Amino acid sequence: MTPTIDLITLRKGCASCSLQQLCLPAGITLAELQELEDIVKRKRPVEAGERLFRQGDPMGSVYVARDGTFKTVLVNEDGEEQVIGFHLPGELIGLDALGTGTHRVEAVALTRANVCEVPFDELAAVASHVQGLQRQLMRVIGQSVGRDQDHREMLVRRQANERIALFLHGLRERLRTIGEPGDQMRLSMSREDIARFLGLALETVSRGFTRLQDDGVISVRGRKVEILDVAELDRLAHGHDAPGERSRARA
Amino acid sequence: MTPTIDLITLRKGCASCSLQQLCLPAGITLAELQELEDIVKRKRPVEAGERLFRQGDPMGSVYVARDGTFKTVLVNEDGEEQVIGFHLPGELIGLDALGTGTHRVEAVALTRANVCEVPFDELAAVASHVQGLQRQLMRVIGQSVGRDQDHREMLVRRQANERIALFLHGLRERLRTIGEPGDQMRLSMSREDIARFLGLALETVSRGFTRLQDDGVISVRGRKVEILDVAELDRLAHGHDAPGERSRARA
DNA sequence: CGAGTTTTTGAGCAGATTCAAATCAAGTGG
DNA sequence: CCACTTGATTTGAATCTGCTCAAAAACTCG
Repeated sequence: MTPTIDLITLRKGCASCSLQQLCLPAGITLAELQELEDIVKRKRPVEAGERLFRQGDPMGSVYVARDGTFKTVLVNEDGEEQVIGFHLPGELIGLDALGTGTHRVEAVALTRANVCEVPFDELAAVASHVQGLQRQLMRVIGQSVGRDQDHREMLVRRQANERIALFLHGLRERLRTIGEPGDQMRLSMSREDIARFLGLALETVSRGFTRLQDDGVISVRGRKVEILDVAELDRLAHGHDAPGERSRARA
Repeated sequence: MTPTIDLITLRKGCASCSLQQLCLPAGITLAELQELEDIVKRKRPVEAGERLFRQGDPMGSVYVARDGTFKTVLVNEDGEEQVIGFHLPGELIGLDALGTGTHRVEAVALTRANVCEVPFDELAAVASHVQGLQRQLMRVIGQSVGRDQDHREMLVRRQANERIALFLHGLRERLRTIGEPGDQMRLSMSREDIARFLGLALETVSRGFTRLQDDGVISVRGRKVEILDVAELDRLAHGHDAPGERSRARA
């Protein structure tokens, strides 16, 4: 539509961000973009292990990673941590405080990452008179709710193998959405994180990966995972058990 | 603050609704309330089993039950239904379509119920120029996200008994929030619904109830449940197993 | 009251957890 | 460059929780 945006704003703003199509600015006009642009802060890179916010912090901003991934975790009274979600570049972080005004979870960087920070008050203010942004904000919130539901769907699956397949499948989808090759990836989260995300024991996750590899669906070496048979992964993810058919054993 | 509202608007509008404090209108002025009032529709009672919307329906409205309860379910490709949530009076229904513009779930009445319907476009329009409503809308959405997370927290608990205790505990809280006596209730959902909500087998739920009764925590008779020992229920819900200490068997 | 549904109870089995140990990957310092 | 440390991942064996199938008991409502 406006092919010269990149030339107009050379500085590394929203307009030049590769995530533009996914992120807040999607679907708003150039003039509106400028307004958003003015309230977005960019901070120095966050190191792995650093937190964007902690449980109980008052809601200040929402964040979007330009690169790098995060996990959000909920530490319960016993000190165990439950992993609520993983956040790839372009996926909003920090919406968890919307309800109470206080963060229910904390956001931890899994890798070094660059993030954009958007003070929520200002965002809401701009959104209230920029139609497109308001709608887009709703949409992004909705997507986040959608991911929550996907997560739940994972947890409700009885079989550990199903959950694991679903996890990998979902990750692949999301990687592809942000333009990464979804079939070869280096996981940024540990087996333990995955386990705590899926509600399984760490060892069960490990066994599940091994099983998938034995069945020829994926190839694993530590955190490097390659998806060899997407169709099969998809099937497994939806609860169709894998009987011998893949190991060429007739019965 | 404005003690005469009820007298001013005698008709059964938002102002006279007992749910006012929980519902959309919370925290907006009388004048603003009027604007909201104008777009709220009230329909004839919905019978048990009827649906407010189905999966795939375009997002039209959000709903709030004035009385009666609903469940939202997600029917997957295999025809199994997963229960996503239960909705008590005052709790918003229909937000699931925010992300895609299409309902991901369907909302089924568990009992006869009276609902208020609010066309979403109009709501958004009003919200965009009524500060208080905009904020309240965000808050309500946030609460809904919060409940989602609570649900997840339930599913991630390994022990069936924990999940069941957490379910009862949460229900009690919510009943009390809407001014019901939370300690004696008549469940509006079947054991099967609960099972599909908790990701357990129906029989496991039944056994769990029985177990809680044997331990003196609750009393169950079909769908009538009485909570006898809140503190203990609370403990159980948070993963503290109940060793013999309650059955007076010393060891 | 009786038919149908819902809930409870029982027995056996399969899958996931736990505990424990082995292996592997990556650094560190000599 | 190698021996050694540390942390992560995989593998093994035993146990136990929750599922399945099946049947009995209780509740609901014409």
